[in-house]
Amino acid sequence: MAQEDVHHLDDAGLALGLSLGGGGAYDAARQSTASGSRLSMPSPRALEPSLTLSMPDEATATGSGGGGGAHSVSSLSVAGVKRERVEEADGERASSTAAAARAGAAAEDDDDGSTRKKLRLTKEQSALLEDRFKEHSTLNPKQKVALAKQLNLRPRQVEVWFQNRRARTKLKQTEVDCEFLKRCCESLTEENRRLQRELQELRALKFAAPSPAAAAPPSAAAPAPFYMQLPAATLTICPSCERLGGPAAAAKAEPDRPKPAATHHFFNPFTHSAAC
DNA sequence: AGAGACAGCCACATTACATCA
DNA sequence: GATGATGTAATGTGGCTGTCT
Repeated sequence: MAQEDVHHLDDAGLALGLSLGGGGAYDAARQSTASGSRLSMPSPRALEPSLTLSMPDEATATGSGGGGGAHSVSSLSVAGVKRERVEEADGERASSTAAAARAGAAAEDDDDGSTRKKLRLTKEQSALLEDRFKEHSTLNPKQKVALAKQLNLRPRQVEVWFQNRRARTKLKQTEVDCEFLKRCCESLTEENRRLQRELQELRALKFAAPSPAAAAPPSAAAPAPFYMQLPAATLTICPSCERLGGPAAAAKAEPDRPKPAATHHFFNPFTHSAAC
């Protein structure tokens, strides 16, 4: 399928939802959210059951991420509280698995907490994260904790890195897709122009050499098929079934059937497929 | 079995900081 | 050194699924 050819991102299976009818039930459910434009990807939880435990401790965990730092601490929203809980759990896991984690990156934000310090990952950290991302664009909790330990980061930082990385990948793919669609549009426009010219030439030929039927009195002449009166752009030959597309053809094929708005055969020149 | 609460994860938008030209 | 652009870590928000009660 062209959809797969075009929209596959990488081995992680990220896909841009530009096509209609794609995706499974889970994606469909996710895409039906209020935002509408949200693009989705399969949830790792469908494959990896959560193994994390929430522990009510860790308010003392330092760092901009753990506890949300100066900003999220002040949050009174439900989601903010929720996130704080998540981070508390993360921080606790980090403290239980790697005491050195806080001595590492987290120890960098050792000021009064009034400003948000931004960690710059080292080349080694970035490289390892990239490697892991190439393997899987999502992490299960165990992998997250292990990777955080390996990188001397907090699990929350690893999680955030993966989130941001997925967003960057998606953005890049969107740009690629936009460029592709632009080229498709240009190609189609050019093809349309060519066909219009061709049609004009054929019409000129037809009138230059009138057929016997054309010479007959107008009253006796059989009316031209409806599709002959249509602009050329509305006529399409379906390469699969070799039938003429367009509303008239659809009406002729199934005269008793109610006519939906788009029953004609749509030929996609890029996929070389027809929706028959 | 169905409902509600909750935890965990996600996408997405945005902010804020670090770096570079 | 100041400044704007850019990259990206971090934060906030809302939605979904799975689990538990």
